[in-house]
Amino acid sequence: MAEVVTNLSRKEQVIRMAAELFKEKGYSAASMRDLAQKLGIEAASLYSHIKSKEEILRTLCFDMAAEFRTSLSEVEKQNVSASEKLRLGIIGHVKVMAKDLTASAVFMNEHRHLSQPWLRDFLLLRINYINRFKTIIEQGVSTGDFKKDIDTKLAVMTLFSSLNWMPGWFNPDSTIEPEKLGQQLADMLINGLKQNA
Amino acid sequence: MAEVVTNLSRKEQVIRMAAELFKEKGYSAASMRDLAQKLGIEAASLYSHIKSKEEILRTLCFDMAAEFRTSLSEVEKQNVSASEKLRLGIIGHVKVMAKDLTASAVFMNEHRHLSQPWLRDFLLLRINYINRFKTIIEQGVSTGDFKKDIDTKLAVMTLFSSLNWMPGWFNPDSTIEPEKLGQQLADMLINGLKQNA
DNA sequence: TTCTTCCACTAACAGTTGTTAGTTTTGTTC
DNA sequence: GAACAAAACTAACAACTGTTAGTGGAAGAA
Repeated sequence: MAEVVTNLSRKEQVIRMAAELFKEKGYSAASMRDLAQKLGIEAASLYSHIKSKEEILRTLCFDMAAEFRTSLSEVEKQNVSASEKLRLGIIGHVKVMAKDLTASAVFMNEHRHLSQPWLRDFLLLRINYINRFKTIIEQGVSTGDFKKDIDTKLAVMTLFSSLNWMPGWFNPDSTIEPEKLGQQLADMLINGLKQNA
Repeated sequence: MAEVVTNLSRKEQVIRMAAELFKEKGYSAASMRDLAQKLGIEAASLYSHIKSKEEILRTLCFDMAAEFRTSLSEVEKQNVSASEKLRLGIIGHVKVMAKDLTASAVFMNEHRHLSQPWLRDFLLLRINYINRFKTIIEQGVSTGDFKKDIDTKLAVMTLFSSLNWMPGWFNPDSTIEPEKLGQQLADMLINGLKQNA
């Protein structure tokens, strides 16, 4: 029991440091010797905790993906209007990101370095997530919540672009809470879509 | 004369291929041997045309930066309202990107691999460009063109995030013209800001 | 004590990296 | 045909890459 916890804790420490390194230098430019140095150990010692460099990337990417998925599922359950659903979805997304900005940055910028078949799996998860947001927007259009002449693909891509670069410029020491930030972001984006804003 | 043209043309061919490779695999993961193979030559032969791998990245990044700068300067000259200026600025930005989507992608995602002092110079150019957009938004706020309670930093970051991921998903074979796309994007973003939309 | 688990070590591997030096081929101009 | 520049070549370099094998110490449980 206790051993397992300790093990996980050390392994997670490695993964967390790796996330920082991957975010800073990018996955390819970050070497295992760099990572080891950050932890004060030798490169070979890392392999007591992880199987490979890519395993770290996989863990980071798929763990984040799972969190986003869970968050969106919660929102979809709610019985509210499309614009409200979109608002909640955005806030949820921001909150998940804010919980681990470093992992979020890696999730977004480094996932392409996954090899097959994980890359394919990852992209499928991603397209599914995006499509569920797209569906919300389309529902909003059909119920008259949003403008009729909206290009939903453009809208959803704009939405995700805005969301996804957040880890790059959001200051974690900032006084603004993620909830509030998500709120503001949602306001800004949705009021650009709403019919009678 | 003719020699110079041929030289430039071959060098530009190398740089163009490098841009494609950097976009696909990322700067660090792209090797000079990969690049050489794409051109059907040996890796060492590349050095007849370029000084170093990083020189290629520098060329790509700073050439794009210059184009963005020029485009924005044109817009700033115009004597129009802030919202119109913003609209023109966005369209200009999209048009510059559309002229070379590959170089744009490299400009945005790979610039961090520049070494000092070029990295510093690049970031200064970038912050300057962003601040000029921010100024336009602030002007719009003070003239009543935009809502008073806007967080201008958030607004400008959202704007750039949306713009900057475009090369990632925009299809160059698409029927939609860059002008039109810029127009739509501007509409979507600005109407989220405008007071009486 | 003895056993076990965790976590680090040293040494080394085969392959890849950007780049250089020096040479040869190719095509054009006088 | 001689001269020239552009653009390719071969061979090699030192450094760095992710990773494996085998070892040993430390801590806690039996």
